[in-house]
Amino acid sequence: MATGRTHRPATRSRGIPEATVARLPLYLRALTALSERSVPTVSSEELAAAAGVNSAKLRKDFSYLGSYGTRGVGYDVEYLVYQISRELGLTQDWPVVIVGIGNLGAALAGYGGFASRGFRVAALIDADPAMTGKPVAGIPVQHSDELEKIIEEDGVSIGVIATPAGVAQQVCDRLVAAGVTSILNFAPTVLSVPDGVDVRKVDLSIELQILAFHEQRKAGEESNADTDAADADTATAATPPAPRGATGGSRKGPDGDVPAVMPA
Amino acid sequence: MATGRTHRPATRSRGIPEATVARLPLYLRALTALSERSVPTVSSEELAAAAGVNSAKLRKDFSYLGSYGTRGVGYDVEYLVYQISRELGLTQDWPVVIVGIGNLGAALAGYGGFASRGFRVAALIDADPAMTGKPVAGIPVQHSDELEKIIEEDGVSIGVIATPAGVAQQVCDRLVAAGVTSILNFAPTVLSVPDGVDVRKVDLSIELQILAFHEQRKAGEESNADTDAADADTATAATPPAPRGATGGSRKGPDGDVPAVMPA
DNA sequence: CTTTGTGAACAGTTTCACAGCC
DNA sequence: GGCTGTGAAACTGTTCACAAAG
Repeated sequence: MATGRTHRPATRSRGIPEATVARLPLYLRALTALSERSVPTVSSEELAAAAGVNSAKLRKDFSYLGSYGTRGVGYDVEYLVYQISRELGLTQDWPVVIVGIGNLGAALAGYGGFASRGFRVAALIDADPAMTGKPVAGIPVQHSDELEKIIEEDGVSIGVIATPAGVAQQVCDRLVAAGVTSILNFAPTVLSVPDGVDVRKVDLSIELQILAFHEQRKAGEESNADTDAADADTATAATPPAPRGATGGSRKGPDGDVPAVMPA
Repeated sequence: MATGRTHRPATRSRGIPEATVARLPLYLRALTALSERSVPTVSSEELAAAAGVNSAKLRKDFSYLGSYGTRGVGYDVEYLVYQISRELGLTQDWPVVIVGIGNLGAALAGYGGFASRGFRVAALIDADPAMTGKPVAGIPVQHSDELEKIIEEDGVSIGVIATPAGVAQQVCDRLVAAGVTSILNFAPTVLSVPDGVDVRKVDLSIELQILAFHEQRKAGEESNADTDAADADTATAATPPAPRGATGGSRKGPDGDVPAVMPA
């Protein structure tokens, strides 16, 4: 296999790096704020500061879209807003369905940022018959029996899953079968989807766990300025001192106290 | 301050790559499920499938933690659960405050995954006096005047911001001043914080915009393998600054006036 | 002068493929 | 035989630094 990959001409025609795509919405937000204040132009430095990135990165990102700046001057705010909106596909309105109208689903339905930028809540769907017809954020909840019909009639291609984890996969399957090709998943589960369907996930507890990791590290550091106790307990690769809980049978942690990571 | 945040690379001591840290919670979740089903061991292949990653990546990730597997056999589930929990700092309970008890804050307060994995809601805080004392998810809301006191007394180091964007930065400043060093931000704003404070953000509209980008691309591809359809140009080097996109109507502009043209 | 746009160096991440151990 | 652990290769993303443009 010489250069394995290369079935797809992905590199050729339209290669905007994923990392750049993920930052475009950030730039767009900063630009929109400037636009509202009628600021006509910005430099990469200013805009970068507003978006929380560094200016070299921003310029590089913009260079993938084309040459939209003016040397010695900066970027035209309105023009950039338009270009980025177009690149992100926000010049059209995307109908979105939200499935699972619990606390979270209701919060999402009422979220302003939704309607404000290219998205429209086409329907709220819940499996509980008691919810049917009840208005949430001004939109009446529909029963999940209607799911396929709604998606087809409205041409919905983006679905938001805010159900309990246990039913997320089946909801996902139904959405995909009905024609949805992009899913935003709030349920704490790994969804499996066919090729060609995009899934992004938002998981509160994962985010908190990542923060806890860094938090713990800070706590450990502060007591030990910078000596940093190299081998406190983490065996660097190649060293086999992994305590390895009592050889064969025991699957307990090495230090007495056994974890018991709670079952829900 | 603008340039304040000096990117914090891996804290130069115990080098677990950030990308690996971000996946540990995923592995932990899959392992916890196996543990509940009393599965004693898993191979990297099985666990990877359950976590939605490939097995080489998983093995590489685990290799940063130490040598916790057994060749020819796999990984001991309980032992790994313990090791990862410890690595993430979940063997202790982290008190968390949620600021901004609107729709979203209430949803977060009631989110089960919170309490279930190493985190404890220490307080719900809102600036609206009408909310004070009202129980949300069984916890009485406290007024934001109490913020500093609560953080100090409970030793809270993680804060969740679920306020409107307009007040997020000041809430953030108060949290940090009171001792919080990790923040999970749900407000659609870039927060600036001093060095040593971690911020993670969750932004619904950014996620949707990223999906829209890919969705648009799919739509363009299906009719035209060549892409580039109505698209102006993606000229690489020198592109004549004659943008003038502005096809009809298009979308809303913050204020009517839309696709500006570059100034001469 | 000021500021963009970008090659080239660097850094981080993923994948490959196989040696080493069970 | 089966499976982990890991160097090395391939890839993706970031930063540097400067020539080119206004």
